[in-house]
Amino acid sequence: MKEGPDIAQIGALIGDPARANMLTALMGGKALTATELAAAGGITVQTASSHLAKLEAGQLLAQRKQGRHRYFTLADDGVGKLLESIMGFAAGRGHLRHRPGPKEPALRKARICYDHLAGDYGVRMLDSLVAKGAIDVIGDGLALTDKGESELKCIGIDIGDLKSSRRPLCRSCLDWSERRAHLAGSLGKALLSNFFDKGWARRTAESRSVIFSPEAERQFLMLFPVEFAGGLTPREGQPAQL
Amino acid sequence: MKEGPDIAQIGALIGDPARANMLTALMGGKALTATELAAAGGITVQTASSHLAKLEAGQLLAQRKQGRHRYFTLADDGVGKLLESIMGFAAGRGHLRHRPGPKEPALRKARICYDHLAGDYGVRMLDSLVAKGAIDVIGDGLALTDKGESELKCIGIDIGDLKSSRRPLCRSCLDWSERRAHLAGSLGKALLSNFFDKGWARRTAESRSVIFSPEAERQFLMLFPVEFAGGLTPREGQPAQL
DNA sequence: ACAATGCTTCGGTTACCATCGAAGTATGAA
DNA sequence: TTCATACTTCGATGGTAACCGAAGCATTGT
Repeated sequence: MKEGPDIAQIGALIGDPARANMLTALMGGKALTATELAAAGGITVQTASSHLAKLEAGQLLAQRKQGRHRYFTLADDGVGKLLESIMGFAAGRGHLRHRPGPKEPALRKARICYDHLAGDYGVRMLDSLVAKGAIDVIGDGLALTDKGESELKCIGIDIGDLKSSRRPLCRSCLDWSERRAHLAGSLGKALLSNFFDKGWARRTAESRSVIFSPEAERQFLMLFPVEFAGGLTPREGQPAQL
Repeated sequence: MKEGPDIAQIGALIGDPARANMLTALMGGKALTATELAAAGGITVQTASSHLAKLEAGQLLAQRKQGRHRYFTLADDGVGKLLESIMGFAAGRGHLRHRPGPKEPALRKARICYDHLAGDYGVRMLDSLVAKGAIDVIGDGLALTDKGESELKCIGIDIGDLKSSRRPLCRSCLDWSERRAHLAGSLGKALLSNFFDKGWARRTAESRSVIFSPEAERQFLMLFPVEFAGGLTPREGQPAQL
């Protein structure tokens, strides 16, 4: 009975609400201090410190000392990937902590999923890239086409750099709010950075939501049109499902 | 702070050792009774009953009454997929419950991963299919080629039936013992059933390991050769990594 | 009708762990 | 040096949940 990986250990690490909240906060991609994470978890710093030590021992978190601050991040993108998949799973069966809240619409519209764009905008972007033949959907995987590569170069993204990395270029990631796939992988990361660099969007202070400026929003929607146009939100036809 | 899916809930469900053991046992693909699961979890039936109720409420398990037995299975292959990914993650950071045990070699050699073949043989099969051009690796996805489709027809697997399903044909699944990918998805399932149907292999009573008969083993190794031959276990070159 | 099997419910016990106050360490600022 | 900030460690507390014995249903067999 004692064969195989110890899923209970990491399940237990994620299973505590305070720890789960802290991990979720770190899905924003930013490094956060222990004090900030305590606030995110709704607990005191002492308790947070204990939790953080456990998460670090379990190799879910990495820390970096800087002066008298201690910055925590997810240990690597394997952790982000794991949390993504659990979120997708949980959302798929309605395990939502539905405290609707005022910030939620913004979060559903566009948010950071560890290092790439998620939410309605994230899903729309992938749908559009697939529709215009920049990305092929193969099984459950995604592949950048030659056409896509040249198009992205126009936007200012050089694929060459990314290709050399060991990390996959395109990955599909199940979006918990839209229940459809959006684009992850190093390309997903590059696109989001590109939006930040161009000043199209900014991350908010303590939330994972991404705010587009009104003009940038127009440009985004033009750059990533959807075929059965007419508004953004409800779309029929399911490219790149699950 | 209260936005998004409740990952803590499902983390907590998986986080209990007894529950984790029961879920792992169900990764064997067979439906098991409450009594069998109690044994798998190392607890009494009363306790198991309580755990099973929780897992069912959390939609991780489904049950089917049959006479005075109650058969439990994973609720759907989303659950299997989730457990797979957690296992892969846990194994990747050495979170093993290393009680080596006598059955472990068999488990590492060939075992059931929910509904498809895993372990050394599973990895070898995928490697071989990729090497002979039956399956293409695209990003992190897998795609069956035309050549692969016709080859599989010779073995006795009709892809037509599988294609109509909504479930992806090929999926790559990270193998926790080999730390490499093996073939999942409906094709992975079909191949394993095929081995069972042909009498090449059988599942063991209470373990997830798969036993090949000596002659079948020879045929399997011939059917799925590896390029840098010379034995089965240590292979160089990394087709289909991660 | 009666016994046997499979499972659930109830009640009480136990053990663990999340939590916080208070005190201790480290870094930086005045 | 002294104070302030950021964080950790220690110790005590409390609540929760895992656990099992015993009893209660349900189904099957004789």
